[in-house]
Amino acid sequence: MNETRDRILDVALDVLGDNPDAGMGDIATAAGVVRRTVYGHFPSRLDLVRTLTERAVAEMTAVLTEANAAHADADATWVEFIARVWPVAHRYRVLLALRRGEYGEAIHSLLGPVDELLADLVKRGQDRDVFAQHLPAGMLSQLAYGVVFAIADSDRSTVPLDARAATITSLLMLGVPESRALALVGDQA
Amino acid sequence: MNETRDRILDVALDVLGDNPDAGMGDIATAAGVVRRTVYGHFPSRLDLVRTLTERAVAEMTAVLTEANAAHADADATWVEFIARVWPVAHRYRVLLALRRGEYGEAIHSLLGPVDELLADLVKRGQDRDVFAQHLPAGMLSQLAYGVVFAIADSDRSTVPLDARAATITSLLMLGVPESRALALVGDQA
DNA sequence: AGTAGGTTGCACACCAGTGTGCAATGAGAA
DNA sequence: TTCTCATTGCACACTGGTGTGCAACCTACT
Repeated sequence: MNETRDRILDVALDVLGDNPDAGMGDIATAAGVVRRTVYGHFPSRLDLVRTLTERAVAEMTAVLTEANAAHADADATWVEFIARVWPVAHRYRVLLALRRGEYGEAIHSLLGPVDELLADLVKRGQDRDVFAQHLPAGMLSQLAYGVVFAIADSDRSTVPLDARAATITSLLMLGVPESRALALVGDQA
Repeated sequence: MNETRDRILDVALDVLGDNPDAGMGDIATAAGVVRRTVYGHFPSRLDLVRTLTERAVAEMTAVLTEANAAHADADATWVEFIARVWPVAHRYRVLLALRRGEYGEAIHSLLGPVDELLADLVKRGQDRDVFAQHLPAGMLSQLAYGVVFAIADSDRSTVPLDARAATITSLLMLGVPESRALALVGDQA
């Protein structure tokens, strides 16, 4: 019975990923269902987006706490995190675009916990001089994983290749020296 | 006679900067004019956006060629460029948001020349081992100045402070070592 | 006074998307 | 077979934005 609902959610992620401005009709059609049916499961577009966001938050916090538990050094943890979060970021790339505009506030509030975890990680790295301190932890973490999302977003074909590039780039902007960054990603390639 | 037109353009930059989804009506009101008048100067919303973009391109290419002419090293040129382009990026921050969505294609095509200049600069840096080579020049340049715009965008009050942070961050992700980056921005602070 | 041009204030047509109501259908479970 | 429930196919109301047409207006300049 949840079968249709799940399919709608999956397809919505796809469709919105290609075009964040796609309407309920487009999503319905792509899911092989009528628009009215979508409204049967999600009373409003906002409900759909919110559900999608909740999914993303759940997956990302899971990944993030996992990565946090495993390692000691902040930079290694970051690498671990990006590696695991990459497919997720790619799937939910739509949220990057949707964060601005109508649903921005709703999404932002749901993403709050993730942002905090991320900021904590960066802060930890800054405190131990693993990460640079030219920006406050909150902003730096936003930019760093914003870049990861941006690369995941720009990538519409070559998935596995650019995860490495995304990791390196984010490490660099966190202030990790290039040599160290290369060593870190080389470790687990 | 162009007075009204110019005011509309200036105000549009403001209004759209705050809310990229603002309508012609909002812009008109903010400019102290009636919606109909705006359509008198710009037959369509696209015309308005295009004009705005053309302005931005003109200013940015001017700044970029200036910076290119002045220095020899790619990283120093980059610093020079960011310093000069910062106020411009802040003014035209709306284009970052508008680049996705309806007018994306139009904006992107107009921005082409700027992208090329930027990519050339990064390429030059990569060829001389000043910049990292983990990403192709085209993409790296996009990300680096994307970050600058992102910081300019997130900044809604403290203007002069974060230009420095933006420069450092972009240098880092270009692969410039932190010590060198700090020296470069220290030079001209 | 007369004229030209930018501006105004409507009204209008139009479009795309959202969300709702309701009866009909169809397939699977009791 | 009968009951149930998701799905369907319309029709509908509503919203918010775009772009146009046109007469009136006001101001500056001649």
